[in-house]
Amino acid sequence: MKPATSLHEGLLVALRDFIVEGNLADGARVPERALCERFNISRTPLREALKVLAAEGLIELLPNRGARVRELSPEDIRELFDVMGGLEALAGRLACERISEAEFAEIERIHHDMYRFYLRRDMHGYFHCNQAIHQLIVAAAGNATLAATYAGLAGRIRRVRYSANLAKDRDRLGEAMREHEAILDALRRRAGPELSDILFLHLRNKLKAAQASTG
Amino acid sequence: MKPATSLHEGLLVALRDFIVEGNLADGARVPERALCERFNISRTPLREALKVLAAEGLIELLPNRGARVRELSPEDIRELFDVMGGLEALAGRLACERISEAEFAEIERIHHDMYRFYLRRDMHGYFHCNQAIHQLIVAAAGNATLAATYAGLAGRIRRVRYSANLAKDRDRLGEAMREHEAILDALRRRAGPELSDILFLHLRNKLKAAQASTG
DNA sequence: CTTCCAAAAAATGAATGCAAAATATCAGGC
DNA sequence: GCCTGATATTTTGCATTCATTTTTTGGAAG
Repeated sequence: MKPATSLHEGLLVALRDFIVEGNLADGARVPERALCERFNISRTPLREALKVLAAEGLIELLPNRGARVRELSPEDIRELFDVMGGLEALAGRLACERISEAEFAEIERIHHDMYRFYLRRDMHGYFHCNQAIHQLIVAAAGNATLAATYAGLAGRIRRVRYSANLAKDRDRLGEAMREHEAILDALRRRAGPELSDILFLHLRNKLKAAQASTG
Repeated sequence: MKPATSLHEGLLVALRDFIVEGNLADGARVPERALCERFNISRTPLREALKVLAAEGLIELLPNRGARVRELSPEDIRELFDVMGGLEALAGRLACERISEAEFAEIERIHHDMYRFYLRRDMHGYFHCNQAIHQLIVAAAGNATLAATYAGLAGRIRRVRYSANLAKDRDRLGEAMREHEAILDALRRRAGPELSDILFLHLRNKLKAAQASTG
């Protein structure tokens, strides 16, 4: 795809991953000097990258007091889920307008895989398929701006780990499977507005389950 | 509100406005040196600001070839309208859940103002009210993440001027008024999913009108 | 022992300097 | 007259440096 442009670009990706993967504690200072040594660069490109990450909402920059890993309050998480729900709702609507049979077949195939993982209680496989389906719907929308916006929000929330807790809730898992059935059905019928609704509520329920399990 | 923290923050706002207001031609190089003199700063903070603006999608950074004002293709504009439509749809849904009577009354008041401007064919007043209503719906959603995301996309598209062309289309204006009536009605009834739909289609129609008048 | 204040140390924000890459300029050949 | 290629200029990207602010440390007073 991209020929790995500049040092800056690579650094930005590396630094983003470094933070998203949780190498820094929530609310912790982002040590410029240590990161400079870690990535073998000087402070100038590092600080440029930090400014970008701050714009993305991953960290926050306090004047004269450096960067901190942004802590996500329950309210922040609620907001993020709703916005992602809105974007997925949009993705579903757009997907209904333009998805190809091949793309739909691919989603359906993964859905069936997911169902098998669900029956076997293979959580790793289940979540992998789940994520893949949502990703494919966004991709099927054929809107790069949407995909980029969605990816940005997804990156912010990736620091928070729900999987372990969510996986324990068997009721929620069954409910989620039924919701996914409905998603597939609406997509099959190319029922845009309906799918839009289902997807938003699906995200709402996901949030509710996460809230119930974590606090 | 904010006490204008660092030089960087102020510069970022100034530079963003400078570009959004169209001081640089579409696709034009962003001259670092000239801007340094323009804002009386050195290249370091300017380059940091450029990185952020690139992350926001307002400019694009070509490796070793500097920054260029990002040109919006018709496809880009279509994408932006759809995503903003999706976000407004979300805003409408959330607004139905939590809007106060006072907030609704304010929107209704501006709606009536807009209707008067419409009757008088006062385009400036009409567009001002129109923008205010959409802004208030987003605000009434009570979701800062949504508001920030929406503002980011709105900034990208602000460079493109449709108003002049749109204003000439009297049919579209009447149609838009009717759509706004429907928006108010759905909001009054707190009919979230319905409002969601209306808002998305409203944006779609806006795009269609813009496309019809410009190309 | 705790609290408060001052000085030292470290970190941040911005400017300058320098090597590499890109663009522009110009001479020579067709 | 126009195209090609080498050189000069400009510009970009990053490192280094400097001033300012913050944080830490040490010690004295209560």
